[in-house]
Amino acid sequence: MAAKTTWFQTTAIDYPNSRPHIGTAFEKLGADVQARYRRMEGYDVFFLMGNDENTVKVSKRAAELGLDTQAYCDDMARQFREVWDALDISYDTFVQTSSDRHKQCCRKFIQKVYDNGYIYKGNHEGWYCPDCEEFKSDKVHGENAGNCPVHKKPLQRRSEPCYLFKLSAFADRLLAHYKENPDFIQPDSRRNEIVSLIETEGLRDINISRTGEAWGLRIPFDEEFTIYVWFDALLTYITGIGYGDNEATFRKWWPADTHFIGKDITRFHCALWPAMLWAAGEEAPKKVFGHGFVNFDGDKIGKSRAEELKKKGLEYLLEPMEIIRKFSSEAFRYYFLRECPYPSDGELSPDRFIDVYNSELANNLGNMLSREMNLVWKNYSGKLDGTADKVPEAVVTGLNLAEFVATVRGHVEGCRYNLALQAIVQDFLTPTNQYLETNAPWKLVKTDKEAAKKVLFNAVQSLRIASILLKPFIPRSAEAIYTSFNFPTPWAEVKYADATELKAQSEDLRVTAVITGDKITPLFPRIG
RNA sequence: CGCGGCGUGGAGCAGUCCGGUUAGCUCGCCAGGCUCAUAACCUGGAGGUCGUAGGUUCAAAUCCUACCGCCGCAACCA
Repeated sequence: MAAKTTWFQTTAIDYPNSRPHIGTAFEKLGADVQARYRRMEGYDVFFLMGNDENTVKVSKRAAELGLDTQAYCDDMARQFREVWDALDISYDTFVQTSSDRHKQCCRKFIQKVYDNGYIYKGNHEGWYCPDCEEFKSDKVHGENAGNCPVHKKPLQRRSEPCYLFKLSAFADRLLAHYKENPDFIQPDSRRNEIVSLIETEGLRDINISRTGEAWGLRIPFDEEFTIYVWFDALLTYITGIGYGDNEATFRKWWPADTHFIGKDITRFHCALWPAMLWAAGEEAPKKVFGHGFVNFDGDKIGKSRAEELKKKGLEYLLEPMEIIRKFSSEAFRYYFLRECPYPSDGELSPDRFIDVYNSELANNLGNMLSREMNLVWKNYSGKLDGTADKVPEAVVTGLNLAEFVATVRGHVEGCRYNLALQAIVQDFLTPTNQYLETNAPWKLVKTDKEAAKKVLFNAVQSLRIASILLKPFIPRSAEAIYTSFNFPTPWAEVKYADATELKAQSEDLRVTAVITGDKITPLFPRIG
């Protein structure tokens, strides 16, 4: 048997100086849908996530709390994973950059780049604040009349030895790479941004070392220095699959199929990262996808808005776990995937959240399951005798199932999740409700029980198809729907291809869901 | 002239790349139908000069130009 096609994807790794928020959750969700979809389609998937811990901010935060930095990082990693698990993010590995393994592997990479001649010693000159113990940008210097915005003291011009990475040497190769691989940066708007940035501003060599830090990763050839966080963070993507200590697994997965990242860090992933890899003699990743942000009232949701949200009684919006608890992880997933376009920005609105949930999950999908199951249950004791080996008829007239599935598939692969869900609801579920209305099996059953049975047999297929298509989006609910009937293919094995045609099954169609009492418990109870 | 995005009925969006059916969808509102279902479902209706002004064209929300307004980013904020 031929080896399965591999699919290696990552999300950005997060700073654990505060708990995960809606924005970081949004990123993981979009990546999760892709991972789940690829697994369904038979790919051998490896999904990497992690935390970016080797930064001064993290050690400062730990110090503020009076904690050992490592202990702090480990606890934050636990908290992050708790949220990702609650959201059913199906990652395969979670890298902590403070781990010894990651550091050792990084050092090998850095040494290699150094040996290849792409790292050299120089001087870094800039505006330094002794109290912050860090350099400030020219912009900050200019905007604050030469003072530190935090300490309100004059910034000092300072020059210190440092190591620089020859990023400038890769400008032409990067531009050529973008041109030859139009899909390397997605969506297109992000690519245009990077191309024009490099074409107009060019690339400068960057300082990749820091001095005087106790926390961080030592540069292998000069232990006095620690490495610039980005140079270490990006390496997670390869140390997590064995770079430096497991050549076989590294070769199996690299190059990455997609790095999912926020649009703000596109340049690091599209310019610095490929250059680093090339400098070490490795291939660039196949694709970088810069997703959009989630806003609230037009602005990003951050700590800075905590007070404002608290006044409105909406502080729970800052905490993904609270939203999950208040509603459910499936509702959380559905809202962001349906309402916020992954490639561009979206909006989080509590009212809209309830709106989307009620109209699409409760009233449409959930209610359809209830009514169909109930009709089969009450009128046919849960079993449609004689339907074995019968091919169901199409319910949605004018819809070519194969084309429809191809459309949804295209949206999923292009990360246009909102459009995929829109198509499923509008072009498939709503017409199924119309079909039921037109054929009124609840009325027909009184005059022609066989004809009504046929209508139900056909209509139930819509639940099968919809649940398959929805599997990457709302895995738990989709499974609940699918396993409510005795559809032949085991849930774990269904593929999008199974949704492309109406086929006969060897057994009579019957309800397999456990029904207690005489009322079916709603899958998505209305909220609000 | 730093880069980029947005402006479509009360609200939120799709459509714009590759101009062309009565400008589509969700919510809300009004009227009706149905009653199997989660007060759900279905049908119909009111409501839009598609930011403004020009231009190209037989035809423009869609292409071109200018302008107005809003918003992000600018090298450790997803």
